[in-house]
Amino acid sequence: MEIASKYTPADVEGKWYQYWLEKGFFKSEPDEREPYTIVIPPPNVTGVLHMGHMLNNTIQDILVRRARMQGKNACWVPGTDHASIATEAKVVAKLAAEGINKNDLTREAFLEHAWEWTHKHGGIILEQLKKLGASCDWDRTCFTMDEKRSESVIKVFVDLYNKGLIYRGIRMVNWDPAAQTAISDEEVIHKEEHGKLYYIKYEIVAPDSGERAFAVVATTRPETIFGDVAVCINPNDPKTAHLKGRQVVVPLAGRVVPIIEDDYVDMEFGTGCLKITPAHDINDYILGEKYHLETIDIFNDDGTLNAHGLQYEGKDRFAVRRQIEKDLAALGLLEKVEAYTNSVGYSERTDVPIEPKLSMQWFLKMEHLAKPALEAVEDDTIRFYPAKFKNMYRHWMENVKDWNISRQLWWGHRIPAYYLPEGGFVVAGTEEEALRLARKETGNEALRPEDLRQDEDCLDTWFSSWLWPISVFDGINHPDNAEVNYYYPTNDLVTAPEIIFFWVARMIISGYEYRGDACFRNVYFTGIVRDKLGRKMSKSLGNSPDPIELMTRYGADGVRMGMLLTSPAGNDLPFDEALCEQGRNFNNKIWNAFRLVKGWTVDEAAPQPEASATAVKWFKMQLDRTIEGMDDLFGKYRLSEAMMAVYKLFWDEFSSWYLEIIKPGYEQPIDGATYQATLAFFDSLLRLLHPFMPFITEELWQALTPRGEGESIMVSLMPAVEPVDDTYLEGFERVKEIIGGVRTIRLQKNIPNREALSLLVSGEHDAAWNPVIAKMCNLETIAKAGGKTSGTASFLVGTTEYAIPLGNMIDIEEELEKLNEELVYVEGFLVLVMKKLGNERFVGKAPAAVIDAERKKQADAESKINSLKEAIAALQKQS
RNA sequence: GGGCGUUUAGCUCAGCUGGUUCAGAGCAUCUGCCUUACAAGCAGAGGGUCGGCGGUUCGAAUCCGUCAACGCCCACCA
Repeated sequence: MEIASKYTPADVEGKWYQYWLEKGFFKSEPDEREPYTIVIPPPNVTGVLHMGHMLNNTIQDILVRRARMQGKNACWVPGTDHASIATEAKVVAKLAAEGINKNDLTREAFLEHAWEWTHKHGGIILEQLKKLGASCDWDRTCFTMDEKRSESVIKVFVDLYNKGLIYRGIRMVNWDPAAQTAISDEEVIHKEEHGKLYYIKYEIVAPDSGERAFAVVATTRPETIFGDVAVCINPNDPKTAHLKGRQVVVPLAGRVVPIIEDDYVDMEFGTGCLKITPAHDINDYILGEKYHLETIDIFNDDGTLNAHGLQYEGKDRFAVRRQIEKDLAALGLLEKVEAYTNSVGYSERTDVPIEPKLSMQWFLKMEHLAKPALEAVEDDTIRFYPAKFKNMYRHWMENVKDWNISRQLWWGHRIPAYYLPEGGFVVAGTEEEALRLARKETGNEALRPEDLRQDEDCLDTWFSSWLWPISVFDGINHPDNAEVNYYYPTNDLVTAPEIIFFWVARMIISGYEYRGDACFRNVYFTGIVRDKLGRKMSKSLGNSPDPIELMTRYGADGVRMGMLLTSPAGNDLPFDEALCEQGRNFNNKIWNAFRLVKGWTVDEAAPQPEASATAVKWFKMQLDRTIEGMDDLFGKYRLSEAMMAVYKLFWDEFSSWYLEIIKPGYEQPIDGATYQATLAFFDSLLRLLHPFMPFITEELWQALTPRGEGESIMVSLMPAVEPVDDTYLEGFERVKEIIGGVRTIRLQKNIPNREALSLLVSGEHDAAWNPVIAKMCNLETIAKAGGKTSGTASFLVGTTEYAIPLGNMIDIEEELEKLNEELVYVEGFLVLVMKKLGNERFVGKAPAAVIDAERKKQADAESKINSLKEAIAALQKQS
């Protein structure tokens, strides 16, 4: 049989993926089996696969494939997210490159461009997921803006509005001047920034002394003085007491504003004077409300100053800041400028500093909705892996604020609110319904559709994704349909901790609101994929390898394994291509073990050698023991460890021990019994490996024995286990030590393996293992030591001494030195044990089992010392 | 400013309710091997006073206190 010595993934991956698709193995329909469901965290529709997706989807595929092989009805629902801001930004940029300004387009024309872009780039990422073997039910692919999902979103909005949970109001929001939309608190990233603190002089009106006097205000944002409506001092501050009841002039603006008093002002900070700009600072806004101050909005939506900025009108906020510094200085109104570090909020999407801005927005009341969602995680109805994220979740949920769900964008679900000609609005799922409501509300039956004006804003992207586990089964539109009743609640969610608030928490909330039940049972939080230097992988740093390219070099299975080798749940993953290399090497190892086994000729009539019979008996137990261990690890979502367990099982136990023991001599046939057992083991191993490495396992499973039409490892069942005899497994561990001891001697004495040796045993030894030991070490005989041995090299396993007669090959001095070294060590150990046993407080207080263990140590050590002394004496006799 | 977490071999991490799975695994390193499955391999070996200090205990990587470094989340004092 001719099989290449290296595995070539490219030859098999596409072939088997196609096969799985054709046979419909990924498909799921409700039936009487237990369901196992995962909904994919929908990637941005126009996104491309990055390492984070790679990790996340590999984990999901492992879970889904394993569940399928446990006989469950496994369903992994794929889909994409319309990603409102991100996609709109891309389309705007693309149009700009073509010389088209978004503002010159109608909403309809812009959406046409956006859809065109979506159709062109959408779905690329799903095709990429196929390359890594993702076993999604592609027939179920959803998009957050497809018809059913859009209908769901609108339905939920109307419902929540009718429940009184959605309201509209003017609030201070985080304004993104680049995207020109409000964003939620969660989309603001605070960064430490080295800026300046400006001390600006506000002239006091009609000072007592008659000479010019000033109140000095410290600010980091001098450009906002045009929005100043007061200066605030702390009523208890002696430093500023002389300002009480006065008025000051806002520099440059020339407006006169009052001095107000509030103990919000920190007496220690700056000058004790705080300028109040209610339109552009949340704290000022609160004070403004408290004292009924005017608000002066000085910015345009794009971050330039408006008419309130006087001569600075039309200039960008940061340009104005630099200019004002100069102008104030020229007027002698700038007392000083200090270096100052403060934190500035940036837009997550566009990475520009956000501007606090008052505007009319839609909000969802969260407090009431959050309650059942908080409880579900607290009482472990929904479990987090790792559990440490419970703390984060609790903290957010207990302090949850109303959610700003409106965005000043076009790409998204348009808010279904319709304004009436005489003011006021109605909220309805359709224009017809809106018209009906409007007529009813106004009593004006003559109202026509064109009299209503729909709200221009659209909804936050997360307002559609929070319904995902329900909406993908159309459970919002049809709450009682068979699909949602069967698949919901889903089982596992695999996602990144970064979106625990954006998405996970809100999904849990909507799950309870719309299904009265958890949306999933377990959440597995993956870490962030970082480069070797610990930096987050990102496009701008250019430190992220292209997953597709990695897969062509290492194979999808190799990369999957590389992703998993160092990714315990919740821990960051310092990615290194060497991990993929290790994955590829493992593929090759499996491949070559297969070559070996399939290369044998079989003699069904040949008797089974004793060593082989022993090996079969042992490996069956070792296999079952490992399967038990893997089950336990999967139960705890310790996937990396589960994979390591099967990795070691295959490489060490199966390849290095089992196969080496049963391997027939050169050009010798193997007996039928051992061969059949080996094929069965290989089959089991492939099945255990399949969820991790789907392609190579299918390739080899198909070739292992003849398979029927339409068979596949991916729809086979995981191997079942039988009870394991621990002492037998322990016995084999001793055998490994004995074999290791002989190998070490061969290495040290430079004795080639083809030269047969003898082994002499003194002490306890189970002869049942002898055939295995003899075969692995090329021993002619294994016998009890008679005492008249001369020139042996020896080693201890437990308290048993094993010796190999080497005649005059032995260096007695060297051997003596080695034995004496060990003697000293064991004697030292005995002293420690005796000291412990001699300690009355230990013997008096420690539990009996511990004391017994110490006694056993004592007995073993004494026995070892005797063996060593005898060996030394024997050697000395010879010299 | 508040909270959470981490610190064990060169790297990435296991070590549950204190005592033979207690100092471990994988990778990397070193030595010897082109042995007819695999040099992307085989066989061996070395390597850590378990972040520092103090305490509880007969006994501490494990429990308590404290300090330090790093990371994350929340808040946002101009």
